[in-house]
Amino acid sequence: MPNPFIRKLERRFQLSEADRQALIQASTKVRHVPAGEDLISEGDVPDHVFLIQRGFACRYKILPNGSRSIVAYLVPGDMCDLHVAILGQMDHSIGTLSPCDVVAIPRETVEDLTTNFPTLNRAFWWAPLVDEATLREWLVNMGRRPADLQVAHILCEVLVRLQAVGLATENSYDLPITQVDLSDTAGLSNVHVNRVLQELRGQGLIVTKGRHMTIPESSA
Amino acid sequence: MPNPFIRKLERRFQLSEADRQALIQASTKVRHVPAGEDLISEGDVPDHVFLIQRGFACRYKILPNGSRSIVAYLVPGDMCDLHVAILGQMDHSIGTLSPCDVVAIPRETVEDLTTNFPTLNRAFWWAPLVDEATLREWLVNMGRRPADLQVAHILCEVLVRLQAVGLATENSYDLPITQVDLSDTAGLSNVHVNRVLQELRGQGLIVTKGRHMTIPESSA
DNA sequence: CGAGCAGTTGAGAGATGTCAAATACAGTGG
DNA sequence: CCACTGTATTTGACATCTCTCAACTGCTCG
Repeated sequence: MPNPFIRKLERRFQLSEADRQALIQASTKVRHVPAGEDLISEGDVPDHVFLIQRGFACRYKILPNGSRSIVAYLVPGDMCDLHVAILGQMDHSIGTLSPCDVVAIPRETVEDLTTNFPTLNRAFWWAPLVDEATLREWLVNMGRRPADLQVAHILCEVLVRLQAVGLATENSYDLPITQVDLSDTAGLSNVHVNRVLQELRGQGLIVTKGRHMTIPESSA
Repeated sequence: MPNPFIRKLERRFQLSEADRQALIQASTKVRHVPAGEDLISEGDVPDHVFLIQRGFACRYKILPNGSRSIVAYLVPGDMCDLHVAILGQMDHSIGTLSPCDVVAIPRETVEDLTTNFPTLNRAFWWAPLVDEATLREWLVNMGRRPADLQVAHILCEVLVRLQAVGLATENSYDLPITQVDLSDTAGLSNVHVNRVLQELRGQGLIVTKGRHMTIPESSA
């Protein structure tokens, strides 16, 4: 399977063979990380960027009262902290939600890529802008939609994002996260998320078989 | 009063006199905009960036059911859409919440500034990263805090941001927006926001006199 | 003075949270 | 292969937060 990051970029940018080779060379050192581990913690000043190759990770914050708020998903092909250097330290943590394969690319390598490969440079600036747009969408979702639509929206977004890297069929994918993760994402209680999922299942809007999620209507 | 944008940047970057002059020259053409007008609409491909000099504006989206979700405030010194060009079209609208003084800087001017003034270039990439961090903070706020803390958080954030541009005292500022605006920000009903504000007033956490907001504890 | 918008109040409905327990499931060691 | 353990999911009952609707007040501006 091709590198999901390359696959994602190629949907939008015309990569040269040299671009591709440079990216592949930069992502040779894959690390396995079990679920529930932090890749980066709030306050860190990371000296490399992470590229998710397999599995789900997330950006999150822990509140004083102990509850967790997930503010973004990182799925295969997503890169994190490209530009933290400009901001200083991390304002949030990044942790795995499922077992992940992760590539850590040293900062110098990133700088090398942005300097010598103009298309990659553009791509590296583009990605966080997409992240930001997603963040806005989540904010709308959380603020102004009832729980059922909100959860449905998240599930659909994941479908589209996984399709972009070839990890979903036309209407289904593997969702390797728990209902608790989902509830920390939606800002709902896990109990309520459970009931919403049952409701969605009851309406035939989603079909789940273990960790496999199917969204029949999505093809319509 | 100095340009609030310059003031904001100088808190973090060492601007040369040339930097300052370039910014001032770029911001001569001020436009007055009444409250409730769109500066940019969703779907636009703007050919200039806006710089807010006075007043409050916001990024927002309208949902199919007609409700509005405010996903960011733009206060004096804030710049919008620096990098939309990379993303394509706007995924949201920008509108005024109060009467505003706005500077529209043509894209070529921006490119000129980023090319010829390295410090400004860095600053222009820094600003949207701060916006993104704020967005994450809002998401946490909305997802995992009860209504009273949520509203309090918003009010405190505005204090800090206005202080950064010299538009607030140590614990007070003018808040030129309505309770409806606040509720579209917090994802609450206007009625509930009203009650929360009364509650905060009752506890002495905020003191309002017309549009003037004082947060006594903030000095503590 | 009147119109219109912002703010306020009350009552009742509905959505979501909390708590506590029961069930299903997956991985582990015997 | 099976019991065992810990986690994930599900269920029920109840509390509470927040919303909706509708009316009323007060302020600002023409």
